[in-house]
Amino acid sequence: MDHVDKILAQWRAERPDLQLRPMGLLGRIKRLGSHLGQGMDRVFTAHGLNAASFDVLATLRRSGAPYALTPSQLMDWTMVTSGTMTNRLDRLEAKGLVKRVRSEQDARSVTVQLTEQGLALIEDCVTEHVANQHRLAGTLSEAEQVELDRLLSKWLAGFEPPED
Amino acid sequence: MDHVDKILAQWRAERPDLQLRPMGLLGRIKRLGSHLGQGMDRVFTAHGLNAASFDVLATLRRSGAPYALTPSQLMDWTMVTSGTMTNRLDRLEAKGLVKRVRSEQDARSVTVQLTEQGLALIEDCVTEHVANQHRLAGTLSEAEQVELDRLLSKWLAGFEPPED
DNA sequence: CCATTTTATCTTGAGATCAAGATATTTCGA
DNA sequence: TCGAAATATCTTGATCTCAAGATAAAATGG
Repeated sequence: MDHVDKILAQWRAERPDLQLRPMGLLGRIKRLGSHLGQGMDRVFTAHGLNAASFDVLATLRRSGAPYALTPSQLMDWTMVTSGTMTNRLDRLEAKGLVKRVRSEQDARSVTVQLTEQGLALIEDCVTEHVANQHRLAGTLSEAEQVELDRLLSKWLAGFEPPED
Repeated sequence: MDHVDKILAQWRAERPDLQLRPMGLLGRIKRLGSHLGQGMDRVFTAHGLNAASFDVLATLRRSGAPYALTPSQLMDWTMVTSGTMTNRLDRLEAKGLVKRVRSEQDARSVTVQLTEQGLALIEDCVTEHVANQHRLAGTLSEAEQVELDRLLSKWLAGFEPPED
């Protein structure tokens, strides 16, 4: 009898006509996402970051040396709008974690690059982040994690037609 | 090769030392939650609502007649802070969907109740919402949905010790 | 070669959220 | 009883996000 079960029990009493299985499933996804987000935030804040700024720094880091992408490329990877990305970059730049470099080939374009300090920070933070994710997933056995990932991948494929 | 797989492939190339299985799992949960949220939003906006206001109205509706709870009870169900709930209630009250009634027993306290208009709206919206959830879950077979729900429940139990 | 369209980024304005603190009321303990 | 602690709600200030539009540069095509 977890929180979602209590919600379903109320609906069952009030609206017995409703088909509630998907509601339980979606409710648990949302709630689990919330708990996992909070769990990951603890590592981010310990490094002076949040999920948004971590997301940008990590995207630059995993793109490989020289750890530089345009704002448009960052928007594609992180799925946020241009206004959001401008705001994120302004804050990261103010903290000295990234720098903007105007492109020489295209005067409209800018390259966002990790600074030395930004690289050192994300390197540490990612290592801890991955260990933290391992801990957060530890409730499930390895076999259960594999099976869960399989089902999630299948569901996700309905929203993101796999390429390649 | 979905979006999450691409991220994992980049990390594998850049940081082969990292243990990436949990990252895939957590990434898919987050991404699926985002797609499902967008899918559900379409029904909410069609009724002039958003996820936040739907959440409040639905909580009042499933609590049963007379469809009235205190702000504190609503905060417990919806897991938002007091400031957020005050803001949500202000907007719903301005739209005439709920009304605040001062308690007679406790002068600190307020009861938030669905108006006739609020009840009619949430009744329609919930019916459509459940049908929409059924559609959103339709990528998976019933057996897969049951198995997925089982794994999610187990994982969630690690964060929300089941009561009752 | 120039007008139009497209591309890349930034700006603006509004809404949602939270943490921290303010206010008013009730409860509790000496 | 009365002062302190707890409770219930609201306020404030900051951040994050998005949609829509502004700005500037590059590409296109007649």
